[in-house]
Amino acid sequence: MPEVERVREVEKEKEKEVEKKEIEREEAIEVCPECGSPRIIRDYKRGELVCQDCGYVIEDRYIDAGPEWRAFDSEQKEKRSRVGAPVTYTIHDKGLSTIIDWSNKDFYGKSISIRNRAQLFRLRKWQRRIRISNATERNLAFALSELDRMASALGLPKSVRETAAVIYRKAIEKNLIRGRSIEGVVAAALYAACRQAGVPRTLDEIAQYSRVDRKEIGRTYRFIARELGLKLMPTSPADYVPRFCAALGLSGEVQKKAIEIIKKAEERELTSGRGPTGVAAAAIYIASILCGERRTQREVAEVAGVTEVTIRNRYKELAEKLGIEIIL
DNA sequence: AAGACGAAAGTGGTTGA
DNA sequence: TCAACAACTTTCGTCTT
Repeated sequence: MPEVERVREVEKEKEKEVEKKEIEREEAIEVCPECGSPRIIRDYKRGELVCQDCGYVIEDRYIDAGPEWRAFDSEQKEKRSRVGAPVTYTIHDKGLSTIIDWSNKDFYGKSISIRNRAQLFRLRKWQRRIRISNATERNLAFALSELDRMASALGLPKSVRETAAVIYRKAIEKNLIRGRSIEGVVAAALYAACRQAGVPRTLDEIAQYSRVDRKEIGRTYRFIARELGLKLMPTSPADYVPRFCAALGLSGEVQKKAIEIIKKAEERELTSGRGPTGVAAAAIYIASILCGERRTQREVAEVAGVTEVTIRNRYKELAEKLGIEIIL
């Protein structure tokens, strides 16, 4: 019945939840792309993600995004917590600021005397001024808010935004913005981040929510990708499949089939030189027919952002070369 | 009437001299 | 820098369901 007991209970519950989430996070790591083994370990010393079975290095610049939970004494061990929000690259000062709050209350909830209020007021004023002090910071703050706006409009996850923000910061460091519009670089960074994360958006989609046209974004993207040495493979059509299928309301079965078709096509070099969206659209079209969830060419073309003619060309090519019979 | 098909002409981007 | 070129789009008429 004492209050303290109940508080302890609640805290224990919370801790259990945290642990559960941690385990989930551990298990969420993919399988090895080389041998398919799910036994992947993190080599913290080298910062690598390594397959335990074949030794394949999946990611060589692995960064531990979790809080650093080294405990130096038993109290810390129990608490396992740190103060403040996690560091983020999507806020111009990396979210590190502690701000002086506007309520004129002190730590104990008592109101502050009139004389001290004046001082606090001045402190707040200067904090505001220092936070965004010069032109560079103002630009960065603007760029990052723009980035956030676009990412929200495109429905991109937080991880992609972080990546994009990191790319943008690198671009600034290397003085790549000079002579280019901030918006253009932001859009390009976002595009690059999407591709890196394997959730590609087309240039058209990005351009739709940006004030810069597609051509400009493409140019800027190529430029910064070259200058920053971003290793970006050409996009696989398979990366588009989940999103297009979802937009068409197709089942997982169709998705699987479509990806299967794309894999076969890639083996026979049917995808090189072709627009990935077109190939993805054709594969989905075929898969939808094979699985009895037929969508019209028009519908598929709509979500994939290509024309029906392209789908026709691609799907005839695929059907012929892969020997897939289509009964209508 | 809607969807699928194919031909023909036009467009934007890459490549090689 | 320019022409050649392949992929892709637009447009339109015809055929199928």
